[in-house]
Amino acid sequence: MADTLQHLFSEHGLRCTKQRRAIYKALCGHCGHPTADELYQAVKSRVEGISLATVYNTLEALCCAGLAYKLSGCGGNGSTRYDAAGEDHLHLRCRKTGQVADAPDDLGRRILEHIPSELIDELQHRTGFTVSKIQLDLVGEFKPRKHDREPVA
Amino acid sequence: MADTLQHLFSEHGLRCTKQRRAIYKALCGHCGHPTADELYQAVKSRVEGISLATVYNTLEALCCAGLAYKLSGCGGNGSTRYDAAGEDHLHLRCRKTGQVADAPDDLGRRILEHIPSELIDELQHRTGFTVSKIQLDLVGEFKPRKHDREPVA
DNA sequence: GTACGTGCAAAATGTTTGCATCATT
DNA sequence: AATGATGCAAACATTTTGCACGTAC
Repeated sequence: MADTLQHLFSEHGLRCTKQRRAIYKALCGHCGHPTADELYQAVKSRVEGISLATVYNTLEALCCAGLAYKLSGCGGNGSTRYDAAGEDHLHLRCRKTGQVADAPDDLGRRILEHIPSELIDELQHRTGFTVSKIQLDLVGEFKPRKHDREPVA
Repeated sequence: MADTLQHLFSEHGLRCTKQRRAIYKALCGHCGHPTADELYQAVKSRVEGISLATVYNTLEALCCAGLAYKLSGCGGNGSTRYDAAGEDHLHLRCRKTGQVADAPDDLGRRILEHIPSELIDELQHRTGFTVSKIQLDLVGEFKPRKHDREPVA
């Protein structure tokens, strides 16, 4: 797989360093949506002396190359979260806690399937914007513990 | 409308101060997705002595109440952007610049209409997550100036 | 009158940058 | 050999917080 990575990186004009390999693997292997610091924690035991700045730099490079995405926003503590650029998937974002979870795969896929690609095409035509990824976030709450006073419409 | 705002705020358990009114109006009236500082600039001429901290506090309160949303992420310069919680709409997010634009209203609406609500319902059932807003972001680029080397699938 | 909001400034993040050194190509 | 990546630490920007005072309820 190191071989594949080598290839993948050079395809996108990126040098293949052990730091980048480790960061990219950690990003792909992570079950959630790690922050830069979480990736740093994950990687620093495997790559001696790696620095947080390198993690940021690498993530920036990966995002530029289209191999990763920033999710940020999220509202929680204010740190940006990253996502390996796999297939499109669907996030559940808790407005209160900033927590981000993935929707069950099958459901996410079924929902995304319903987005008509001809409308996306029309949009690309009309706006001159090239869509490379669809990111559907459902914003809401995980535990509606009490209804408080939210008739919310 | 001040009256309506009064009402709206108290519905959500928020006190109605002139600062909050001004910030909320500026947020609704803004044609893009302002940052906290942009809102501060916009209101400080109308509300004497208002402070940036109040803008942040108010935005936090509005988000908590569900009257506004954080967009952040965006990648650009790193400041969070906010969005009045109007109807769901669709953002175009440039991966390179962090720029965020709204899709043309009609297209956005048509695309969102195609998301089957029974799937959303099923998801709410299965995950215990309460969806209050659907946010669809199309990530890509505004000016595909050159194809570089992105066969991107 | 009381609880909550405000303003100010300081503190706490989170992220970026400059520069010398090192590794990949 | 040359270009680009790394590590470190300092610089930067953004966001949060503590406290005294003011204001909406």
